[in-house]
Amino acid sequence: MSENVGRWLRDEIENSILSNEFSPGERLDEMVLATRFGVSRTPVREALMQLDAIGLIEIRPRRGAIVIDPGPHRVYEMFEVMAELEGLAGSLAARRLDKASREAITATHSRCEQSAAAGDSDAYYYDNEEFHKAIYAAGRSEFLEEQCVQLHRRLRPYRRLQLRVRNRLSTSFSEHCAIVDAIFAGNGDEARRLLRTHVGIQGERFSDLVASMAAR
Amino acid sequence: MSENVGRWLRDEIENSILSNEFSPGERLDEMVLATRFGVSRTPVREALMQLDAIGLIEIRPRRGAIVIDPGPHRVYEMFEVMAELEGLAGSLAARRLDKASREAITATHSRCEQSAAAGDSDAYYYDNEEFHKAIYAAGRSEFLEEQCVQLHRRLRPYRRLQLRVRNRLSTSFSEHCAIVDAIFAGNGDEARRLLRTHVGIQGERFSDLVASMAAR
DNA sequence: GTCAATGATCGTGTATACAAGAAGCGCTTT
DNA sequence: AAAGCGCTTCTTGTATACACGATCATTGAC
Repeated sequence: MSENVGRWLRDEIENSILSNEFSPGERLDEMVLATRFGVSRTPVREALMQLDAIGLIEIRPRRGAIVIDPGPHRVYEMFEVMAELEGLAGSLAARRLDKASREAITATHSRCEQSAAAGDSDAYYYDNEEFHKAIYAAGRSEFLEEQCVQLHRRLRPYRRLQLRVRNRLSTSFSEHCAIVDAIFAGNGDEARRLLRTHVGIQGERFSDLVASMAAR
Repeated sequence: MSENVGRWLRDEIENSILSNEFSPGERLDEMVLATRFGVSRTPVREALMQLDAIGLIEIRPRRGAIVIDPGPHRVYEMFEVMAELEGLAGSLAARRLDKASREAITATHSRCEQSAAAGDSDAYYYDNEEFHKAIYAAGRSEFLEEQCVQLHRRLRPYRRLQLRVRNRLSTSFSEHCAIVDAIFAGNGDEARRLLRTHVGIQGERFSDLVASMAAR
């Protein structure tokens, strides 16, 4: 538990939303949350205000808070922006790569390789996250890194759905290989291009996403 | 005044920060703000929590809130990300341009022309903002538009400093012309490239920024 | 039978009260 | 005189109380 209850609650509720424990459209009752976490309404409200500011929930005056439902189209738009930011991170990483970052990328990359070879999509899901974070960090732009991590978090539930698609694991990993090569070769433009297509959702992958979102 | 005091206060304090009325590093006393705006501490705290979530201030537990000082390097990073997002917006605008967006861009663009011709940097500052917003909107990606507007807001004080640099007005406007041409020609890649360099801070413009920030 | 209006109830918005921690100041001691 | 320790005071963190608005149900009229 963090040093102040409000921040702890924010993380707690945020996780509950991102792990789909609170579904989109669901109403978040302040009193229910307060008793559930054993605190008063005050820190609950503070947590909700923050989540509203971040854009995870919407507080309608005098009508309570509801979890925002992005909808397939908006999720697509978020992936589109994510692709752009990752592309930038990749190009910066290729330019600014140092020893520590190189080792971090190599390490997470080989962990992805193992998970992919084992066909363990849960493990790959986690390792993939670490791999991408290693690239953000290698870009050496704190602000960009924060933006990437934040958006990455918000897209987490949808990325999980995507990995279930047939052959996605091996496809994803071979794309990683090319990305690593480009970054290590110092080829920023190529790294940018590869990451954009790797992260973006084009063609049939969009209908896959829509289908899996509708299935819930 | 908005329907709820907390949100109103958030906007009010946010504006005060962005217009440099509260300087970076300054401590925001809850009680002072409360009496200043004639409300109790509760809505003030809610506003501060939101600003903390957005990243404009930092609330250190039991030690109060301070306005975050990005520092020149971080501001540079923010411009870098802004350039990338604007580039994406421009390329989307070129692809998806419709009649209404085309007219909006034309209208704001010609207003920029007038301000630039008049040498009125305050008017240009405002018209420029509208011009860029017209491009965001033309991209037809709600999420991207929101991200752009938000980052644009945060960079506002620094952009203002930049316009003071000699000849920046006419340079900026001629860049606008090329951007408009590319978008209207449906040339997404060119629009992206031009916007990236237009928004980004390269070479001597970075030292200009640092110098003007240090001057305050 | 259906629609509208009014009242009751529930939940949010704001204020205030109380508790706990941090910073500053003064006193004492070396 | 300087440094360290302790106390006081001020500010933040959380709880609770109260007020206002919204929603829902019930009743009456058409």
